[in-house]
Amino acid sequence: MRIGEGVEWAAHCLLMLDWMGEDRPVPTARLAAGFELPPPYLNKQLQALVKAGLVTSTAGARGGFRLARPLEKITMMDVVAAIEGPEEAFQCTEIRSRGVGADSPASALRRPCAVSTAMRKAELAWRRALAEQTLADVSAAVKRGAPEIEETVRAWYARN
Amino acid sequence: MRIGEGVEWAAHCLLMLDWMGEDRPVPTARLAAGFELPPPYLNKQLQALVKAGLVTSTAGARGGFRLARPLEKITMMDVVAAIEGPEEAFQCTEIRSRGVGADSPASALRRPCAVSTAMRKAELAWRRALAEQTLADVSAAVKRGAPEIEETVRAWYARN
DNA sequence: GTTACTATACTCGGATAAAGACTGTCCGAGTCCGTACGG
DNA sequence: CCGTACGGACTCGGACAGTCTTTATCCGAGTATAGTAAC
Repeated sequence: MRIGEGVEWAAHCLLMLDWMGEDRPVPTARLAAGFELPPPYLNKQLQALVKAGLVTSTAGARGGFRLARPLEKITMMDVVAAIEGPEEAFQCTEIRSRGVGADSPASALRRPCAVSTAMRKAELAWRRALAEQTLADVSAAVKRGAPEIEETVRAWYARN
Repeated sequence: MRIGEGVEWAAHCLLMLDWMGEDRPVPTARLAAGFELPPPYLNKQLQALVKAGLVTSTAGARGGFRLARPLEKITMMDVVAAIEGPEEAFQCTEIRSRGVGADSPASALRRPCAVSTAMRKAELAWRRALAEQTLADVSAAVKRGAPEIEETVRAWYARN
C-alpha cells in the first residue's frame, strides 16, 4: 500500500502553475526545472492531469500546460484520482465464497462481504477527507508560513 | 495505490479461527483449504500476523496457529498494519526544497510541507476509521446476515 | 505398570524464483510562430 | 503597406526499457508426539 510519488509532483506543479501567474502556457521543461524532475516522466504525469481535466494543454510553439480552473475548484481528491486512477484501493476477491463458503446459502453470499464493507468504510473516510481539502486551502497554508512564495517563484523563473 | 490481497486473507482467516472454535492449533493447510488458497503463501501472511502478535504459532506435530486474543481486541487497523507494514502510504520526498525551493528562506522549509500535511490528514482519517472497527464488529455483521455461519464452518471442517 | 528414551512425522520459518506495477526514457505527429513573398 | 503562404522549430502524446515491490513457491530447522524398551 504505497501512494505513487506522482501525486506529490502533480500537487506541487498545480500550485506552481498558480503561483507563476503566467498568461502563456508553461511547457513541461520549465515546470520540471522548478523541481529538478526528469522532464519526460513529469510530462507523463501531466498527461494524466489533462485526461482528468485539471489542466489544459496547448501544442506547438509557445505551447504548454495551463490550469483548467482556479485552485478553489480543485480538491486533493481530484489530484489523487487523476494520478492513481479511480478504482478503489481495496478490492474484494470474494474468497469467502470459496471452500467453506460453498456450503453457505446463496442468500448469505448475496449480502456484501463484511470485511469488504469495513475496508470500504475506512476508504470512504479517506476520500471524504481528501475531497474536503482544496488546493486553495493548501496554497493558503503555504502562504501562512511563507507569504513571499509567489514573489520567490516568479523571481526564480524570471532568471531561469 | 493498491492494498494487497493479503489483508483480505488475514481478516477472513482470523474470523475463521474464531468461528472454528477449536482447542487445538490450526495448521496452515487446514486454513488454506477453507478458502482454496495456496498454503505456502498463506503461511507467509500468517507469519506476519505472528510478528504483529495477532496470532500465536505452535511448532511440531499437532501444531498450527491460534488467536492471540479475542476478536473484540483486534481492530481492522491491526490487521492492515500487520500485513502492509506500519509506514505511511504517502511519503513526502520534499521536492519543494529542490529547484525553486532552494531560493526559499530556511525558515519556510523548516515548516512541514503543506501538501504532505493534507495527505497525512486524510490518511489519519483512514486509520482512525479502521481502528474504530474491531473484528468482533465484522463478525457480528456477518452473523446478522448469516446466523448459522459458525455451524456451517464447523460442519465443513468436520468433513474435511 | 510406570518412566525414560528414541525415532518419526509433522509444523513453522525464512530463503529463493516469477510476475506485475511503477519509474524512467525516447521519438514521432501535430501545431503555432516567424519570415518571405506577392499583391 | 498589407495579406497570405510556407518553412522551421517547438511542444505534446503515446510507445518502449529498467527497476522495484508484490506474489508465489520451496525446502530446511525445530518440536511435540507416539512407540519402544528398560526398570
